[in-house]
Amino acid sequence: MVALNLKIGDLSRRTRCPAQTIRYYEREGLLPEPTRTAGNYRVYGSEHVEQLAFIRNCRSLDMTLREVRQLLRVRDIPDENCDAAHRLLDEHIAHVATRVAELQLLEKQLKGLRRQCGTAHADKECGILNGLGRRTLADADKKPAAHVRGTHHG
Amino acid sequence: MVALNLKIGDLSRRTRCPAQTIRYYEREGLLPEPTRTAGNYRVYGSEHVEQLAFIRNCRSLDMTLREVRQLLRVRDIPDENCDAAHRLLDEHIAHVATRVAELQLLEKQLKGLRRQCGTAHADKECGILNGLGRRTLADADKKPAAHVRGTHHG
DNA sequence: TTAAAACTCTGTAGCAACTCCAAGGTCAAG
DNA sequence: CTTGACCTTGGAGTTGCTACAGAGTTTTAA
Repeated sequence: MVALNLKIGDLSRRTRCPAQTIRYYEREGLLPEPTRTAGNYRVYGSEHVEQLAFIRNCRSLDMTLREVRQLLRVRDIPDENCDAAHRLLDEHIAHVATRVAELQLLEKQLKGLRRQCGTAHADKECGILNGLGRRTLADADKKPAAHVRGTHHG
Repeated sequence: MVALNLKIGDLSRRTRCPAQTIRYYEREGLLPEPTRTAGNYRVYGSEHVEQLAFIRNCRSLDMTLREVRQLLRVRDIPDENCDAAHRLLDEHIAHVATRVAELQLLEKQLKGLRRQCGTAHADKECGILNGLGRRTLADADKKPAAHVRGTHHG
C-alpha cells in the first residue's frame, strides 16, 4: 500500500490542496520528495496522501508550518511519549485564546468609536474621524505584541 | 503650528513608531513627504505628528493600511458627509466579529482534540497525532476563506 | 498520425506590514 | 580630528501561499 502512482493533479484533487501548494510543501520539507517518471513528473504514493492530509488538518486548525513540522518530527519518532505533541497543542490553544480576547476588546473599542457618530454630517464634526485623530483612544502605547496580528480582510 | 523641526528620531520617539516604519509609510503615500535639511535629513512638523498619530490609532484598531488610506482620503475632503467613514468602520467591525467567531470555533475544536489524549504514552497510541492524521477532523473541506487567516504566534 | 488540449515542470514575483541589515553620509562633543 | 550617535538609501527576509511565464510531456480526438 504505497504505490498509488498519483500525479500531482491526482493528489491535488484527492486532498483538495492546490498543486502549487503541494510543491511548496515539498520545497519546505514538509512532504518527502516523490519519485519521478521518465518525463520528470512527480509520482506519489499513499504515504504522501496521508502526510498531506495530516498537514492540511493542522493548517485548518490554524497551526503554522513550523508547528506542523514539529508535530511531524514527533510523530516520526516511534515509541516516544507524546508530551511534545501535548505541549505544542496546549501552546497553540493558548495563542488562539489570547487572540480571541484581544479581538473581543478590539470589537468593543470599535463599537465605542462607532457610537461617537451615528448620523451623517460634515466631516469636521465627525466623532469617528476626530476620535481617530486624538492622541489617546482608550489607552495609548500598547505594543502589537508580535503574535497579535491578523484579521486580514482582503 | 507647523514648524516643530523634528528629525525622524524625534518623531519616532514622540509617536512610539519606529523610524523605519515612518519611512515605510512615506513610501506608501500615507505620510506626506517632509522637507529636508541641507544634509538631506527629513524634517517634520506638527501636521506629521498628527497624521502619524491618526495612522497608528487606526493600526492599533487592526485596520489595514488600505483602510487607513481611505479614511485619510475621506478626512481630507472637507464638508463632505462622513458616510464613507461609517461604512468603512462598520465593515471593519464585521470583519473582526467574523474572525472572533471563527477563532472561537477553532478553540473548541482544538480543545476537543486535546481531550483525546490526556496522558503520556507511546506516540502511536496518541489520540492527538491519530486525530490529526484522520481524513476528517470535524467536517473536511471548508475553504480558508481568504480573510480568515491569522493567529500568527511567532 | 498528428495536432490540439490538458497536464506538468522550473523559476520568479507578488501579497501585508513591516523589520533588519549593509554601506555609507552628517553632525555634535571632546 | 576622531569617536559615536544619528541619518541616508537600497535590498533582503518574514508567512503561506498564489499567480504567472515559458517550456516540456502526455493524453485525447480527428
